Amino acid sequence: MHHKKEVCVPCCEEHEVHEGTINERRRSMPSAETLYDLADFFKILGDSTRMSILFAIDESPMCVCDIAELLGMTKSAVSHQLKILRANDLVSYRKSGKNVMYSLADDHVRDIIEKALEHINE
Amino acid sequence: MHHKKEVCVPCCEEHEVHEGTINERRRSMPSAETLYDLADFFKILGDSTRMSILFAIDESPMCVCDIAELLGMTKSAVSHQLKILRANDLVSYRKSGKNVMYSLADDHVRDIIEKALEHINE
DNA sequence: CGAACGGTTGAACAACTGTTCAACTATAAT
DNA sequence: ATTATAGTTGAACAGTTGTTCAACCGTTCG
Repeated sequence: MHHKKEVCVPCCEEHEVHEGTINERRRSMPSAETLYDLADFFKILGDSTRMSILFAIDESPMCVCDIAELLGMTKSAVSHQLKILRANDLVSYRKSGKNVMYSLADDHVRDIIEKALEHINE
Repeated sequence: MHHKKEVCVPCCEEHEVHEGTINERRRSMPSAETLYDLADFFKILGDSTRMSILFAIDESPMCVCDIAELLGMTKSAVSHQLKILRANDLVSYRKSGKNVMYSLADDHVRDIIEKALEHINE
């Protein structure tokens, strides 16, 4: 009996058809770095606290303390999240007396959230 | 000495100005459910493996096995992520002989990723 | 000054998430 | 029918992430 004596390659590697598809994709894929950056960006939007903060300061600036009151959270928790939003340039801030006023840094973000809302309510 | 004898309210509560701002926001905020849905949607996009998969099947359908080969991952890991993408209607699939071909379910997602890419390359 | 308040920070803890591993199903080929 | 391959699944483990807590800094105001 002449079983297969071909080496058992990991997966699909012997299918020339798929082989071609894979190489084609490999060329058209974004760089690993871009993929990471993209995922990291969405990761920041992927938390309901941060999403709430973004909506809170959407229309006009708010201080940490008021955001905390609005969301029913501690100032600390809010500040931690604001730090992340700040580090990724999603919000900007400005000192005003004793308070620090936060606002949306970018109209781009508004657009993306808008589009996601459409998707959800398809 | 006549220290303050006002009760110490949690935070900012005595500032009528801020008080007004908070109530105004409270009315204009999306529902808690919407905020959760929105965050959950972005959470799915917030993983580089899933992001890679979406780009892999962007132009034409691919089987699990080839996606795994392309990304240098095990079929299992890819399948687990595809399950998540499937559960959230980001991909659709169709059996083709021994293979299961996955493709993008929605043009909406393409738009959102496109916009995010613009943001990243600001 | 010194107390009070707004805000930030780091460590610690709990909850969650992604990959691995092994077992399993189903289809295709010999 | 038997074997190999494509794919799925659940449990387990490690890594990550968000909130809490306590301590801290800087301003403001009495």
